[in-house]
Amino acid sequence: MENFQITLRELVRCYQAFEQLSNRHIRTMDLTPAQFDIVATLGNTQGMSCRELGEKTLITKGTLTGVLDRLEARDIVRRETINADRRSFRIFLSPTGEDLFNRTFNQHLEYIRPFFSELSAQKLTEITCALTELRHKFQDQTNAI
Amino acid sequence: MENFQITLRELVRCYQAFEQLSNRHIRTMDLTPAQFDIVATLGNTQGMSCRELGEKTLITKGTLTGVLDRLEARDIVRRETINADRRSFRIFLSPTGEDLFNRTFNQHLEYIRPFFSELSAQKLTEITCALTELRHKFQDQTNAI
DNA sequence: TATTGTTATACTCTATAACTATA
DNA sequence: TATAGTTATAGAGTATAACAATA
Repeated sequence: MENFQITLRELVRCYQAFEQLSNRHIRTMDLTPAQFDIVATLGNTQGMSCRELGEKTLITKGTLTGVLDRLEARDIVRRETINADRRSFRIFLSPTGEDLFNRTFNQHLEYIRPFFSELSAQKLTEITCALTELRHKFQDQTNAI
Repeated sequence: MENFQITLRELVRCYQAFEQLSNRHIRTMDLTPAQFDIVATLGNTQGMSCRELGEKTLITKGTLTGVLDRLEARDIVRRETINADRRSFRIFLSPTGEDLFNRTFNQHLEYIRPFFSELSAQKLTEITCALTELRHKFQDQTNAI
């Protein structure tokens, strides 16, 4: 097996191991992974358009409408028309949504933290740099067919 | 922001960047990501039980039945009763499935390869080791709440 | 003409729990 | 009693394309 395959497989296995424990925790907070992604992305911001939210979460616009509808029905996010462009909305967290963000996001980090506890600061930096470098490759459009 | 958060965010961003381009390609092969995962897991094996397949792909048994049903309907996988334990099946690729595996898996690797082309063997090894170490942390059950 | 977001369609995945058959 | 896998249920995400309103 070639080197890049081994790296790729390890990326997938590592992420999926994380995803499994992360999603299990997210479910206990009565959110789906996609919903948590939206709430986490909107947290500590002034809100953003659907287009921007879709770019950050990698959720396509058709799907996004449905996810936002369900969050709006629970008064977690709100849509507000903006004057600058009447095709667009500002999507932002309601007070309930901000509460949820503050509780769940920190709770989620505390849930995750122990898994990192034995890694030194230097090791963390190493891993981070490696991942950043790899991500830049994935996002380099000149590689895309 | 703490060190581990930065590393975590970079893991998520890196994987999602990969997942996006990977899934886009998988769709062009008329497979869903879950189906590709099954086919890739069964490729180059003698087949395995649902339990084992579920453990490897992280698909829960109820979901797995449906995914396998759809693959079996297209004659990509087959179920075969085994004598040793009549509750269980051997799930394996049909000849069509093996063809599909040989075509799509290699095709998928060729699609992915260019994204890694500028990373040296040493750099790949570094990234791989970092990811392995992190995965072991995630899989260390003593951290789980 | 291009862009923003919604609607419509059809399907797939998802978790969960109850169930059957076997061990 | 425990395990392997199916069935049933209800909901959520997914891609895609057509659409309306606006730029």
